[in-house]
Amino acid sequence: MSKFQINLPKTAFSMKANLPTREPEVLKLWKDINLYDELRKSSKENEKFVLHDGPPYANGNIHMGTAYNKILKDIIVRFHQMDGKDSVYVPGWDCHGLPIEWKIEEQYKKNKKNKNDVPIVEFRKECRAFAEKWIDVHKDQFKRLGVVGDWDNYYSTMSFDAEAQIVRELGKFLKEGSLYRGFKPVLWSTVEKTALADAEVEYQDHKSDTIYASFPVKSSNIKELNNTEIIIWTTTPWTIPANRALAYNESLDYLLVEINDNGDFKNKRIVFADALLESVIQDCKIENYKKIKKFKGKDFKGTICNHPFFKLGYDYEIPMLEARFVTTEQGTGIVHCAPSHGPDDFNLCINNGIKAIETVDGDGKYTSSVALFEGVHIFKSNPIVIEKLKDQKKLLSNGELIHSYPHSWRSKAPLVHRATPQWFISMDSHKLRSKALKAIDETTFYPSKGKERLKSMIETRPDWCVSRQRVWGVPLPIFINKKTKKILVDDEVFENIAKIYENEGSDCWFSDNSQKFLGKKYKSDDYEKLSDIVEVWFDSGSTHSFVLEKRKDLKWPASMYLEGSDQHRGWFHSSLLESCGTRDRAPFESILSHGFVVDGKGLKMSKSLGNVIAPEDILKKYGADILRIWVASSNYAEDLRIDYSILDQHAESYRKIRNTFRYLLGNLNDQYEGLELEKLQLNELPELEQLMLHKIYKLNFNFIEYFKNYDFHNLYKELLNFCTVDLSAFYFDIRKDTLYCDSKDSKKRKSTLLLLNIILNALLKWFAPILSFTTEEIYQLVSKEKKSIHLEKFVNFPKKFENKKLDEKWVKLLKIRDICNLSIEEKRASKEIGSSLESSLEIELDKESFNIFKDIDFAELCIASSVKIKNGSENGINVLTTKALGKKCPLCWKISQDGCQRPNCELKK
RNA sequence: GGGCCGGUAGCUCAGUUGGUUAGAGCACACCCUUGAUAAGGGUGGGGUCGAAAGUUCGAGUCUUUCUCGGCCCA
Repeated sequence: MSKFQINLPKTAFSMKANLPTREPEVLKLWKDINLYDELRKSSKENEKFVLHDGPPYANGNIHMGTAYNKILKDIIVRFHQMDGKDSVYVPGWDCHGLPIEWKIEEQYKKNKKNKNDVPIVEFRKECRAFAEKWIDVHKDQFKRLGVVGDWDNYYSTMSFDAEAQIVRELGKFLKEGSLYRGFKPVLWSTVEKTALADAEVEYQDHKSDTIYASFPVKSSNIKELNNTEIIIWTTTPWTIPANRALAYNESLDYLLVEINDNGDFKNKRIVFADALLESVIQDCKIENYKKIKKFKGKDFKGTICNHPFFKLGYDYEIPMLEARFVTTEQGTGIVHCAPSHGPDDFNLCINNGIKAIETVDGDGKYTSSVALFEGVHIFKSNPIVIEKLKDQKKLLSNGELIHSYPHSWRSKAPLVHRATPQWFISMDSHKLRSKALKAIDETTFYPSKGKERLKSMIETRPDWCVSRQRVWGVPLPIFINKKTKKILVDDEVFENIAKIYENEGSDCWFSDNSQKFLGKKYKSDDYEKLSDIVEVWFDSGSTHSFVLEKRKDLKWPASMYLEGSDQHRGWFHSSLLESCGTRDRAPFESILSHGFVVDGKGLKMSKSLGNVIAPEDILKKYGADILRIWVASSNYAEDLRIDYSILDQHAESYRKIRNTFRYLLGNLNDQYEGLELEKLQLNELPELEQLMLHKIYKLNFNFIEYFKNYDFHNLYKELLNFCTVDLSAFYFDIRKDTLYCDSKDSKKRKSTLLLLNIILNALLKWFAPILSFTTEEIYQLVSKEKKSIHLEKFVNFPKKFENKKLDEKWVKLLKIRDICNLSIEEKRASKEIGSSLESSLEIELDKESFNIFKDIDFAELCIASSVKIKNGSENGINVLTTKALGKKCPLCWKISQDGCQRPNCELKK
């Protein structure tokens, strides 16, 4: 028997992806062709899209969250590039700050080196080297994910340019006058005479003196409260001299109690929380008492007390303030507040117009602002306070308590909260808050709920504390006149400092003489040079100024900032404030915030739970494209779940997509032709092809909508469904007959190949931003044009592809096809037939359907050997399947009694 | 503890202004195919829509409470 002309698919595109080994080859290609430079060249004149990179901290290997963030950024950058923009991505790193200082100190500890023996400049050099090392590590890890960007010219907050510009930015706030000096409590060691960061604190048991002290009510809206005393409990009696307020919780119930025991409180009426009655009675050994009245905490509103040392020079008012942090866990349900000695106290007071002052100096001694106690060390003053309280008959009871208390990591000495001079940017003195709120309104948020989140934070936040008593950061460029105590504000000096930093970096602030920075205008002897550094959020909040504004290839404001939702409090927040303070508007046009990566059950990843997955492991097992599918298919508005079963599912989908490409390439024999879509004569194509063009048009329309809304998970889903439903199970399946069995000059076959070309082109471009590696692999196989798929643009599909009428018709047809499939399945289940080609169908249509569909080749549509259409039934559509009779054509496998109808077939009757 | 956000099939997601029997793809099961073959096709089983109460003729959708989870703050 002679060989039939049969056209089986043939392609060099393997079914097995082997991404972990293949992807590095693609990376090499991108490097060899200088993809980033080529992209810039190809879109030089185009409108810019600038996604400004939020700098990750240059410390430690990347985790899933970072990987997710970078891939999402890359997908968006690539989308805009293919959409015809000049989409520039410049990665950056955040380098200053405590965690790196901490790491270097740890190394010192290991090598038995003392930080204090090392000159600051040398220490800072080590910090810099440490950050540099991790930037290199990160760079490789990010590149491996497929992220395209200007890796050779990245930005960092520790570059000399950055440090110089940060000084200029601070200068603007100083000049304006919104940067001021205030006092704020920090954890302080009186032994080392230094502030400590949270990470330097360890908690140990400590024995504290406890007191129940009373504050006489001066005036109140509750008339029974006159001539009564409010009871507080504290474990730090030495803070009583610094008291400025009392705090209560409005949702608690309070009691007015009359004491009948002998002693200082005999016949006095005192107030504390109802829920703590038992413990107060017990602690203070009260035996005879009478409950007078019970009232709600909210009734305290407006109550003013006197200080227990009222007669000893403490003759100021002590307001009672509402605070949520007051609980009934311990004490009396009323908390004494010393704004200089506790963060809660500080915040509550500052929100009520009571500023903290310096009550204790660096050695731990009271300052002159504290009457009676000046010069006394706080750790020696508890007995004195207790004594004085007793004198004033304001001590209900005292005792001792062993509890967990903060200690210095280094000296093991107990720590205190101490108000220290700090530098703040005012939220309101120059309308920063209202400027920022306006800027938020002018920003587009994805998802939209981000707007409210940022807004509510800005509405309520206190002034921005920008100073830190640390060394690894940009020094605050502040000189204070020794005589007048005024801050030196002079643009010439700020610019001089900036110029110096541009040349040699900011290390010299710590080593060189002040005169170098002051220039000739001022004498160094007249000024005190500050040694504080600026907090790192100001660094990263200024990236827009030293990256977006300074680089010619970028633009200000950025098109988009994209980070995890925690950055509403972080980078979004600080960038907004910095920019509104200096430029009256946000440095971004839009903000996209994404959720957090959690495990498959929705729990956060942690070592103790053992549910951590490293990006590296995923790359080794699946490859970056699978990870990129995970990113594209997940909904960033919520938390992002990942585990190996989820990745397995995505790997399955990937195979489906890959095989869709493989079918296309196989039937095209890896020969891709670019087509001028506008010139296509649609009416010369079979209806099925016209329908597919319509589907492509419609999909592309949705694709654009999804992309414009950054709705990638729906976009990906629709692409995947197109591959499985419209192509694999429908068009490809039906057209196998034509592709394999028609002669090469058959018009129908040519039409099909035409469609395959169009589909391949469309799919490659649609998928390119997501499956960056795989689409490149295919592109390299078939393209004769550009160097990379990523230099291509999205396809413009002509409006004439749209054919709604045809679509409606085929929706009905596909319903009939479904009925046919059910009928075939029945016979298959009963083992009468196997393949659908063994079936012969008799389709009974109602009149209306018959008139529309009588010319449709249902045998082709249902992949059956023959179909008879009957007219007339009134009760819907009925299909009868029987086993096809006759011989099986060795070419097209159809069974018939009349022989094969194909001109190229030898099986005749 | 407080603020904000979320919980729809095993998984990733749809679900319009409250309105028939809650959908898709994947996964799974069974069958077919062996000319996309570590592929492909067909059919099917999976959901008390986190829980409870309420509003309503009617609730996945609105209200309240609870619960679980996430982020931020304390």
